[in-house]
Amino acid sequence: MAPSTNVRSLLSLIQTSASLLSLQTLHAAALRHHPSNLSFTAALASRYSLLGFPHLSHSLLSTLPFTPLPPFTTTFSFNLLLRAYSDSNLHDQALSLYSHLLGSSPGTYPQLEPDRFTFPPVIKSCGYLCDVEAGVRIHKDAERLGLVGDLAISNALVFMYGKCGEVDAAWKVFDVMFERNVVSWTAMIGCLGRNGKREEGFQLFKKMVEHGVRPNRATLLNVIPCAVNGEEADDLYSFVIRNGFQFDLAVQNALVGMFARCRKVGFARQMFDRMPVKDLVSWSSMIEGYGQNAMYLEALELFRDMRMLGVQPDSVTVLGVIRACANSMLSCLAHARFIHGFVIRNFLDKNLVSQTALVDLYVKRGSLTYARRIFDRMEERSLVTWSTMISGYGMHGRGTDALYLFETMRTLVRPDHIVFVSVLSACSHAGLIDEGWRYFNSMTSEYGIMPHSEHYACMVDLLGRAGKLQEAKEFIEKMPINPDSSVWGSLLGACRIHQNAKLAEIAAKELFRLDPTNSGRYVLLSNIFSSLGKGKEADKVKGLMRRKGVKRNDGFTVIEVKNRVYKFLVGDKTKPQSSQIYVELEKLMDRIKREGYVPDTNFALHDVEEETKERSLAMHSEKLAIVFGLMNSAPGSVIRIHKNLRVCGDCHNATKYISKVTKREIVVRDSHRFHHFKDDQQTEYPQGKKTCKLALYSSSQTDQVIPSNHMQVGLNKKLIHRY
DNA sequence: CTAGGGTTAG
Repeated sequence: MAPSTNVRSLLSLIQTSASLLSLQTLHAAALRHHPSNLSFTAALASRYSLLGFPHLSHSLLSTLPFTPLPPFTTTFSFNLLLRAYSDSNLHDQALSLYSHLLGSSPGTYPQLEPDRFTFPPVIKSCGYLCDVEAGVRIHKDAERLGLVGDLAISNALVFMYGKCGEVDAAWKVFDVMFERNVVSWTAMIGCLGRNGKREEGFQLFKKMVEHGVRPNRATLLNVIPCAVNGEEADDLYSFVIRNGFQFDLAVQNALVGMFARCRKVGFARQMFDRMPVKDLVSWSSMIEGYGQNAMYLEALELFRDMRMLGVQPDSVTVLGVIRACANSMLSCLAHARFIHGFVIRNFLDKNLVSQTALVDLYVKRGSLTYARRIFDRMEERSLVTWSTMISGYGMHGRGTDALYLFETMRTLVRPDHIVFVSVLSACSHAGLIDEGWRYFNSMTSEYGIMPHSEHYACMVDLLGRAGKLQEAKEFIEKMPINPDSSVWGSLLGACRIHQNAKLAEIAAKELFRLDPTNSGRYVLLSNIFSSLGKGKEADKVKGLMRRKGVKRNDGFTVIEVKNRVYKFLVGDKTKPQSSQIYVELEKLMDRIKREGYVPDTNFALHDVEEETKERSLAMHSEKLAIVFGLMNSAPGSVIRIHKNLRVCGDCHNATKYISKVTKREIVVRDSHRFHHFKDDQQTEYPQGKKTCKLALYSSSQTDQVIPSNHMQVGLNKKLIHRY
């Protein structure tokens, strides 16, 4: 018999074959010389999968009779088949096959003993299924057989625990490993990166290099997502180049994501543009990268470019697009509906993640009605879904609806700590103090969830808004964990509402230490001082801000009128109708003053005369946008504006009166929530029958440049030209 | 015969 037809050597040829053609040749040889040998079927299936032909592997495996089980004669052939299932992503089958040998149905193969080769594939399958219970059970099986010291088994365990989010369990295995190779380190780094412990992952990578272990492609793919700042990104990038991994598509995709995450979007885009071959992950990563950097228009434009090239998006791609649309300042409800339609037409709305993202989209675009409709039609809901809908009600000031939904939820599933953030923030938006306390206390007493900083921040906000500043401060002092900037930020915000400079200073001192680059807090403190007539102190804060190089965020408001988006700055005079706007504004201010509106000059600049203050208040971007909207929209239609920062207190009050005297519903979205004004009561967004044409935008920094057919493929010749 | 991979809603 020629060496290549001997069982042993033919098997090893199969396992090392590098091309489909050579594998098929070996497949034929196996069939001729060893028909119906199970080992060959299994080895061939594994190899087909690993070479990227899972369908061939699946059809081969489907020829096997699974019940009654294939007639194994040796553990060896059993292991091969187990691995074939695992390699082919047929993890359920792998687990079920294993359970016939050990576990749930022992004794099916009494003559077979599992060995060290049995465990790695089946443990890996538990990881892919995120089935930690099965993983732990099989871990114990391996322990019982005295196999846990085995390198490959330990590596598989680290991987499995990492996939299941059990970081501590992974560490426990990793720490006691008798010997480690590059796979062990890589699995542990991947575990940390996947579970939000990026710094630790990066540190472990450095430690690995110090230990003289040479990283490979898989290591890079795991450590690149760990980089969080420009320095780490540059380090890894030069490492990639030095080791020649820069031509690998997966590595390139990871790098695009990394540079975007590390605030080097321009670099990410350069990298993306230079990629000779792009796959869906490349497009998704770049779109998502723009989203992470609040460059939503760029994200939407890139999506359009992608479609123009005929690339068909998947659910991950549209997720980035949905998010960009949800968060963009220059996007509207019509736009959301267009994207929703796109998702449906392309059958991408079938999965839980997409549906939840759509709920979030409608909440953020102002329509609780649409959001709730999708929510109600969902067949399954995750904790994220519940939390999105609950905080959606909260954002719109509908605290009671939020709590009602939560009560429904808790009869069905066990809430997690993030759902409680949604519940508590809904209480704070609606001023439901007693309920807030009750839910806050129930976290520990009923659910055993330790409150995090965000929960404390909600409670401080709730107490602070109600004017219970002292109580809020004592609450912070009694916290069993260190308060973070969100907690002190809530207190500072409350100090602004209730004009308390003493507590504000205490809060600000902590804030400037914990989060020195957040410009809003400096502005807040300085405003508190100046509205109390403490000009000197206010100037000191401004000086501090300058010294630290913190840039103030300019406030602006956008409004959509007839498919164009207009952006207003304070005292904006750049609009074609600007002079009319100011005339109308003055008339309107007089009108609402007769109704009882009193300008609150607390919110004006403070080193000027009362009358000047009043005039500067009237020039706030919110008011300009509303007047512009009133001038350019049909009577009775809803005015919607969107401000990048929190809406100013005087504008909030003025809007109430404007809504009343003009009998117009006004919806204000700011950086935190929605404010609904209708007659002077808060209302829900009504379900409009009005259809507006789709508007998409140019990323022009100015305003009013919004071709309405932007999204439609083929209409923008300039962009086609680029390719 | 063992092994590792990128994008994913609050």
